[in-house]
Amino acid sequence: MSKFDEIIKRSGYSRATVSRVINRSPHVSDEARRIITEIMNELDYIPNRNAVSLSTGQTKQIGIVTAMIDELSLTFINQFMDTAMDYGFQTIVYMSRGDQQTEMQAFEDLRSKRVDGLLIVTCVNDPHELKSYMHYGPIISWQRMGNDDIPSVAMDQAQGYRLALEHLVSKGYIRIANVFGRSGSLNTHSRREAYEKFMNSRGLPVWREAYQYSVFSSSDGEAAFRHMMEQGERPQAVLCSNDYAAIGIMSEARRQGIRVPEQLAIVGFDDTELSRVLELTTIHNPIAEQAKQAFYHLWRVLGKERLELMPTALDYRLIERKTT
Amino acid sequence: MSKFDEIIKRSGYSRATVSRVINRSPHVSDEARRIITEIMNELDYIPNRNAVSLSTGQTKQIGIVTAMIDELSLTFINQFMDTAMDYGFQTIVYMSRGDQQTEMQAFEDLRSKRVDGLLIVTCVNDPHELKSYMHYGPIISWQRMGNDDIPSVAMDQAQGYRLALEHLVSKGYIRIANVFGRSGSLNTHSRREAYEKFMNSRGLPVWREAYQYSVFSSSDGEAAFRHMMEQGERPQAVLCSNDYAAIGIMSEARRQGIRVPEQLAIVGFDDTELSRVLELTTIHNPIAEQAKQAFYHLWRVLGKERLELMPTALDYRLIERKTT
DNA sequence: TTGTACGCGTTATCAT
DNA sequence: ATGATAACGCGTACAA
Repeated sequence: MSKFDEIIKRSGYSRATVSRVINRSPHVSDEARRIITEIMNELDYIPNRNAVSLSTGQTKQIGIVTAMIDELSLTFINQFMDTAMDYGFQTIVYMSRGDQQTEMQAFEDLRSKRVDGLLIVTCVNDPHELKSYMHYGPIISWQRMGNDDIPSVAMDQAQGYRLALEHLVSKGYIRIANVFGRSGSLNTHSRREAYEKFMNSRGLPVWREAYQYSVFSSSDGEAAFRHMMEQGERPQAVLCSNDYAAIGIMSEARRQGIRVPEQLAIVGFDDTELSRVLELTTIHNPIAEQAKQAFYHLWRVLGKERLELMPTALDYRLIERKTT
Repeated sequence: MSKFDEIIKRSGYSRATVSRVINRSPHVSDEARRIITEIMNELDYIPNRNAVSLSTGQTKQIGIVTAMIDELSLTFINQFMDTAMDYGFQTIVYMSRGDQQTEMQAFEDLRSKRVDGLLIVTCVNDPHELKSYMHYGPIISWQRMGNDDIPSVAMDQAQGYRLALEHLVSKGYIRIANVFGRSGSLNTHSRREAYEKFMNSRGLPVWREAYQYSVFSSSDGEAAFRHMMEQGERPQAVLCSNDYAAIGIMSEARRQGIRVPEQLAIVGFDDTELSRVLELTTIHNPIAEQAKQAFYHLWRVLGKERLELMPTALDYRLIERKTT
């Protein structure tokens, strides 16, 4: 006999009334509540979540899919967790470590009703394959994925990029080297386009030869800068796709005796903790706000509210520090 | 009607036979298997895990409790995940971010049968309170917790510490400064004791004035070294409780123009990736092996096999590089 | 406010 | 090899 039945038996009340007490329904007499609560405590009772989930069809649990947890994704994840908790949802992390099969576990768990919804922070499986899983429950992604089959809270990074360009040009930096991330990514495409359009609109030369790709970490940044130095024509400024790359460039430049910002301006992206410490000019990326929106998206869908992709009212912001 | 029932209806077979096919029981005719499998595919069927768990009383899921995920814990977690997967167990991460209530979620999930067992990587709740949760399922910890109420796969760090001391003294370094982590921790106690006993056994002076505590990160290491320099008598060697601290000390020493290892020897602890890159002499910590043992512990208990704390046959190893 | 009766989706124990 | 039937632990219309 389960503890639940034991409570029913000892209290003399029915299954429904016991259930009401457990779920804090107001339609219970004080006496019933008192008696049943007491027995619950005696028995060290706690509901079996599998049974609850089976019965209600909900787990109140949201899975977070990510390959790794670094500083940037952590900002996002933390805010998401807090928001989810505010709404009574648990979060569990599916850390794939870049392994496709491990990652699929999360999606299969959505399918088999282990989680109510999924937040994709990083994803290594093909978005097109994943698309079909949206059928089993709401999925939201941080970054845009492929053909937008899966909705995301991503913002167009071109907006932030233009801010940086505006800033650099207004300060007189014309020969700007662009340092990108993944060469085929939507963000890179968007940034590159923003740069070219901007330069054209100002009648300034577009410096395609200086494009560099796959610069993610600070050591990538160091290598990238060394590469620049070997190319003859030096940039007046470097615009990076993330703060780490910028930090690598900054330290390598200084190591080579180049003064920042007098001889070289550097602009990062994201406004991470580290950029603050190292006084790097950067673009503030409203990550926390995006995380909130990500949860709201899932929540609305779970609540069966009709929902179109919400209007993103978030903005990038230039943070001027000591590298420009 | 559930898909399960739909399969029963369409195939004409019974509930039991369908279940057998799902669970790959050999006691099914080929024909039955073929027919039922086909219908399962048509229906895009997948078992509801809540129902399965409710029925079997097992989730085949293990929770990993941790405050944060850094390089060191990641080594441990990765190996644990791989091992668990080999044995057919899923793992999910409960990232508490240092919040007690958030962390309790994991323990309550053990209690409410959401996970079969728990691995504690980092823990912010009182071990004494947590002890009672062992009643609901197996719990294993990486580090030792309090009075060993909760079993752990931790090794006595004194063993590794002695290795380092032996090495330093054999190289002629006598005036050794000890840099510890949390002052009240079992590890710190064990290290300090190892140091004092070792020095006494060699008839060498014990240098208590040079003890430093709460040195965790590389910036802590920098500060610690600056502090040493202000104290007059300089150490010949510094022995650290982790590689990061050692790296901080190394960089600060070099910044001050002190040559390593000629004027100052430095030994780290853990043998992290970074220590390899920076050529730091350190103690290899068999973390991956500990992770395996952690899983085996849970697995044996879950399998109802009788189990005493397994004999730890793991060993520390000195890795000599360029800082001694 | 309380109780009855059924459903949630699956496994497991018997028989046959 | 297959099939009834009973768990598993709980929520919830609906009725009282």
